[in-house]
Amino acid sequence: MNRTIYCGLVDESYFGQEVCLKGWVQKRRDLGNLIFIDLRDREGIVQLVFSQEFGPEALEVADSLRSEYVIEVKGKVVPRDDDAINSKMKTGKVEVEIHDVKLLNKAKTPPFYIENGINVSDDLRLKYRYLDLRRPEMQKSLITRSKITQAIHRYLDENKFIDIETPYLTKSTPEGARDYLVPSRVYPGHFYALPQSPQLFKQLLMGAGFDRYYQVARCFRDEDLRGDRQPEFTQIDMETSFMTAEEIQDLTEGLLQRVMKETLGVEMTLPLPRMIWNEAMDRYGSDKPDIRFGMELTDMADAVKNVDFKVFKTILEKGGQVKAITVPNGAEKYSRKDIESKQEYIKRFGAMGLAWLKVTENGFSGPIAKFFKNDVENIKKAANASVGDLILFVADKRKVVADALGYLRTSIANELDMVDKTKFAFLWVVDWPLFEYSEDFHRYIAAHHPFTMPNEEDIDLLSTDPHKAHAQSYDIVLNGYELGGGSIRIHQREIQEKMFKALGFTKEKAEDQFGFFLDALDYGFPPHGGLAIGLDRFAMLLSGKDNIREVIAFPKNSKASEPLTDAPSTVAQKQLDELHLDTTEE
RNA sequence: GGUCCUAUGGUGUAGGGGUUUAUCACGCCUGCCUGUCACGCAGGAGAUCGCCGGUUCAAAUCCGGCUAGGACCGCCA
Repeated sequence: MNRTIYCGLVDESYFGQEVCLKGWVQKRRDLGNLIFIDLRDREGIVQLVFSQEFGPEALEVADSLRSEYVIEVKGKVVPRDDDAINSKMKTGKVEVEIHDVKLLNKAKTPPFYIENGINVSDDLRLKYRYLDLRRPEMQKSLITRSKITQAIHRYLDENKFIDIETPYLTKSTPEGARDYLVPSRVYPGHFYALPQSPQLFKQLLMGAGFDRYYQVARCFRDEDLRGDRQPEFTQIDMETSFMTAEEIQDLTEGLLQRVMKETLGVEMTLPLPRMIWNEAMDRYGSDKPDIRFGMELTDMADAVKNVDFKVFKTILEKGGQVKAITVPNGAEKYSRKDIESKQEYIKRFGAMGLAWLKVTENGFSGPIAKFFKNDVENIKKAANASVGDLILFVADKRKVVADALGYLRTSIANELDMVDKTKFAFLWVVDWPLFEYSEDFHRYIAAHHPFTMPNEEDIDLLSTDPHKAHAQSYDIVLNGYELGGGSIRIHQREIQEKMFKALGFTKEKAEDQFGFFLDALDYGFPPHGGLAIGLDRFAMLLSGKDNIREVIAFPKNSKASEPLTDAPSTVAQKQLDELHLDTTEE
């Protein structure tokens, strides 16, 4: 018999009706000659009642049912007595009197409860992922993810975007992240690479005249994992021809607005705020600031430059920064010990120490307060601090100051519950530096990627002072996460060649790696630009999770392995032979 | 590549050299129970304390190594 309806959707409109339900036994409550069973499917849970009067045989079967058994039942939907209504359940006003039950499959006792908020290791959850995914919150997260992609497909289709697939087996490029390599059987010693993103292909599609392209594209990067990073992840990849950066941003805002509306019912006001990269770094110490709370960084150089405190003086003389954040009412909340543990933490960003002052009725307190006796008002004013506040100073190179104070700002805001968790704070960060210096390679590398268009007025800097150049690039930030990013691309060979040169490529190397692309630019390539949104992070944030594993059906663990299938694994010698591969022991 | 943390019945935990026959809760099994929904009641089973080695009269407990997992730095154009 066909299923009449999902368990979670049985309501008053079914009163008196005969229904057939199929699902998993959530819980059996056996009162002897009366048995209640909660039956679960993807839409929720409904209570089944078994007793002699509804079906003696069904009652007998119900006696043998256990958690996670799969059953099919037939019965009548009835209202519950007033005193039996369960207001905690969506289906709490109804129950189904069962006269017929069929056992479809038995189940072992699962290693953890199939319910929300379980407290077990991720390792165990991943090993039994098919059970983990039965849990309502996991179903909800993956359904939210599906709603997001569906809303995106609709919006981009309505806006004349064409969905085009690009290859997964492609050419390795040394720039950027480490590639996942796939050995070629046909060409000994040759390898494909899995794409880090479809970047060049989508640009070529612009060259081909498709004008608006998009793809829900899997990307692969062989780098170490984090809570918001998996070796394979999904991007909403877009590219358009003939549009300015602002036009692309507007179009993207429309997309985000649509997604927020259709998945969470949240209305979003446009346009979104835009902040230049420099300002984000200065005010928040981050290129992806969480603007749901204040506690911004303040420059303390002027206020402390005449103070006889050697640490600050030396740093300022060497051209470094002295900046601070002021923790509202932080003097009481943070003990000396708490602050010392923060100091310990920020050492990993290269900070030498963490100076602090507590603002009291009569000046400052704290180990270094004595140095600032004569500058209390100045410093309070510069830090915008009042009695009861805690001022945290970091003095160092710009990057260290930004990293350390940026971290302190967000960690303290979370500890003091200053973050409005119901908010979705989107923000564009624009005008990024084109290059950054790599300590590893001892040269400049592309901050975004080598195809990013410099600002028009900075093009000449490519040959003279590349590090001063800024880019026509933009990141979309949500609640302190980099949600996506894009740029206007270079569409003229001459500029692209200058770019490669600035990156330290020889002509031969540029030709070898990207010759096919340079050639393409010769054949009437349109101006173009685009953007990619990290779908996993987006789904994570809209599901209120703090790890993208929660919105990926079968993710890798933090060591890049998959406990369920036990990948990666060794392979047969024959396979290696076919691929002309030899392996060495560690 | 580096730093830090964790490992005890199915699950989550207590115990930090000998009062241990290893604590508690949930789960599981058996029986009883017609209005439960954290059902209740009575009883029961279930652990070579991650692995290897060392210290010691004695190690779940202390030390070292290994393995597995987690967080972070580097890395992630």
